[in-house]
Amino acid sequence: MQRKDGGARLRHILPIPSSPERIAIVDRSYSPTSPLSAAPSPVARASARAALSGGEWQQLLGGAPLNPDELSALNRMAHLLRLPAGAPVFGREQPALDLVAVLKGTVSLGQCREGQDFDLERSVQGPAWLDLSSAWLGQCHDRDARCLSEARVLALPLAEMRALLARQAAMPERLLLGLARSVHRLNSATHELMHMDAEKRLAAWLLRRGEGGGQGGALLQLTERKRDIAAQLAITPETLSRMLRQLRLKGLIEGQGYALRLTDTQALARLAGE
Amino acid sequence: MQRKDGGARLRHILPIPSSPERIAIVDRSYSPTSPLSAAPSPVARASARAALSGGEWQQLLGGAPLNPDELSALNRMAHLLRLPAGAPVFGREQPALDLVAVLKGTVSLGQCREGQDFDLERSVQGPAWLDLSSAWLGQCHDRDARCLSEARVLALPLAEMRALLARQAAMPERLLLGLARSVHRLNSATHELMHMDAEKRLAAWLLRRGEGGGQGGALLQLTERKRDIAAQLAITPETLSRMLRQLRLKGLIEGQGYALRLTDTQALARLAGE
DNA sequence: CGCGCTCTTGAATTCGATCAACTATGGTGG
DNA sequence: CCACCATAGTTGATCGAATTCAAGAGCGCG
Repeated sequence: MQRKDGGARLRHILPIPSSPERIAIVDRSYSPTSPLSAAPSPVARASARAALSGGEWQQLLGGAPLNPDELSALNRMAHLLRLPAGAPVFGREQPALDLVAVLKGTVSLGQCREGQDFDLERSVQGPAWLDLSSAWLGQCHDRDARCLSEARVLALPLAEMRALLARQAAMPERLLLGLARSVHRLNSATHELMHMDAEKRLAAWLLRRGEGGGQGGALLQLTERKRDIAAQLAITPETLSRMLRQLRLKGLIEGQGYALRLTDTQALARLAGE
Repeated sequence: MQRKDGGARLRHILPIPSSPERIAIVDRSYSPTSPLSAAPSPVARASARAALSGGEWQQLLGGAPLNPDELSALNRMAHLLRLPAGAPVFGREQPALDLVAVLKGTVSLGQCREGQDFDLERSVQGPAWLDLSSAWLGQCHDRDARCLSEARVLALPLAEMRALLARQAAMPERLLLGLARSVHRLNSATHELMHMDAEKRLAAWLLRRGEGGGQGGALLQLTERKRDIAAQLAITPETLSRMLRQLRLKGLIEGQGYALRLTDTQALARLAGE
């Protein structure tokens, strides 16, 4: 069958994370010698206090332009971390003392199951907040987080953030906005899981991913393993494979392996259900 | 079969919302003469400015005790609404100008599907925030909201809330806390939908609901229709019925109809998966 | 009384998971 | 260089969970 090998053959041509990094994800899991997993608050401990550019802060915090005092205070409190692919960021048994964000790269949230793979639930692509909520509740992070790719991760100690919050009038709203966005995203996620079948969810996912594409049909480079995509869609890799084949047969998408084109975005949107 | 009628016979004995209210939910849906559905921002418009007690505000906002200035400002801006069962609170096409909370009663979030029932997604029992996130994003409410029971609903105009937020140092954290709790709840919801089957979700739901119960086995009065419970669990009423029978046969629960007892909460917890 | 509603039960069906091949690729070590 | 192995992905066969469809019972109401 000629389709069978097409996907895999294209694989190593694409500018996606090469295999060594991926293998590292497995190799480093639950490794007792991992430099971060032993520390009580790894993010804050092993970090360097490198300054961020104003633009990076603005991307993350949004709202009104940041003033010099805010910038210097943020840079003073920030703990910046450069992590290799597969490195743990925080664990779900760990008290959340920081607001955590991803600046660059992709970090996945899920659970480490004993003996098995990492059980991915959703993934966050920088720049974006990774866990803005747990710290306020004085709880533990509710998920394990680990890098899917090399990543720059940022931690803001809650105590110091509180001080800045009181001093700078514009800061509260920036954080409220970030949390509101999280709520919005999670709302759509639960909605999709409750009311849409696997095919609809995949169609919606493809449309979200392919947004940058031109009019002739959005190009779409998959940057993660298909099994990770499947995990986010709450389906098995086998089902994802079959669904993609179905969509290909129906003429809604083209391409093989990790390079796709959405040839009929309107039909996809219709399939996803308005 | 002797089990068949047991549930329904007990029905009218229980102190649950009587049928007229329930029928009202259906009767009033999409009624063009409903007093609220026509107004552009119904919550804010048809409301009375009755003052709330300090305790009620505290329950909702949490955090440090509210000072007199905060209380008076809140009471000044608050729009209070007393709604009958079945009344719409807001629609998902409606710009969100207020932070909305339920003080008393139960309000459901979901979607009105044309011609059919209200498609319930989750329900909020007062006192709790109903939609604390949409207004910050300048978007529409992402769901339709309508009263499941008679309810007291509260709307705080965002513009005025912003002013209070700037003036009172403790207010930002109260709202951040509320949003963080929403994120937490939604996180568990997606987790359950992704990883737990119907039986597990039901067991978890029963345990959450039965918490008040004594040691001999938590008593549990269902206050909503079973089809609404099923909707929240993302299963069909038929499946819920079968699951309850299964649990009864396994000896994990007792009782029929709307009055249940969790006879083996430990086994339920085990079934729900640690 | 019939009508409309809710809940329950059974049978048939469907969607997606599981299990088991098989292919392709890359890395390792002889 | 090649054999060997691990991993990712695809495909097919089968199984199972939950939906859908259909029917019936109990209850309240006009």
